[in-house]
Amino acid sequence: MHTLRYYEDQGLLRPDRDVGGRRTYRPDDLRRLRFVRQMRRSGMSMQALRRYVALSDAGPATVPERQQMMLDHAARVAADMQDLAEALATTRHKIRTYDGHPEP
Amino acid sequence: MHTLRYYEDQGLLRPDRDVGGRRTYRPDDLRRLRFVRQMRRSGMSMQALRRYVALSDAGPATVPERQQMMLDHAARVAADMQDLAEALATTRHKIRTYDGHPEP
DNA sequence: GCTTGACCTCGAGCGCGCTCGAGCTCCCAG
DNA sequence: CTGGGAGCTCGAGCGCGCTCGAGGTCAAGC
Repeated sequence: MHTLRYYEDQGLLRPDRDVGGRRTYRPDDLRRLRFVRQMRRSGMSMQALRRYVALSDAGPATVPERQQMMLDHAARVAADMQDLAEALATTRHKIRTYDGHPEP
Repeated sequence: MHTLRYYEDQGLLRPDRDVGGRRTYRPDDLRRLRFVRQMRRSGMSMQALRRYVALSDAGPATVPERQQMMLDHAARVAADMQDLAEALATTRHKIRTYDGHPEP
């Protein structure tokens, strides 16, 4: 709940309000939220996400920049996956060798 | 440099000192450092890393716990890779469709 | 002997992304 | 009509992992 409000503060979401001022998350909001979460999980910064969402809200003229952002992000994610893969190999090596004591 | 000292503070490294009190990183230290960096990059917390290194320094009796830690970490890393893979798919989808404007 | 510059210690500060709590408001069940 | 519980706002606070700077020390080159 607090996080949802925080995201809204940050301009990432803009749920409607009901008569009593309470937020109502429509399917679109939920989709956007899922996207935001996914980008966050994959290491996109709030700053970048704010920019991206702002561009999205600004209309089709911003497509090229958004596309560039996605390209950049894809590259970073791919690199991160590489890192993870290597770490996984190391980790599994340690597991396999029952951890060769002296050095970690 | 500052980070190396920080890691040392945290008990992750213990380089020798020369006569003048300056740190000298031996091959073992460098190997440990590389390991630490790899674990950090793959999302292991400083806390966990401190524990792991302490166990390593405590001798072979701690192998089972270290092994368990590596198993846990491997699982988390695998899950993270899954997340990244999904995010990459989403991202590439956005790139491919030239970003279907309205919703981000 | 003297300068110079790298490295030392220690404590404070920072950027990020939430997370929390106090105090208020509003709807709705009974 | 009333009481209670969920949601609201706003500002402050937190945990993590560094990152920085001031001020001191020491070895090496001139």
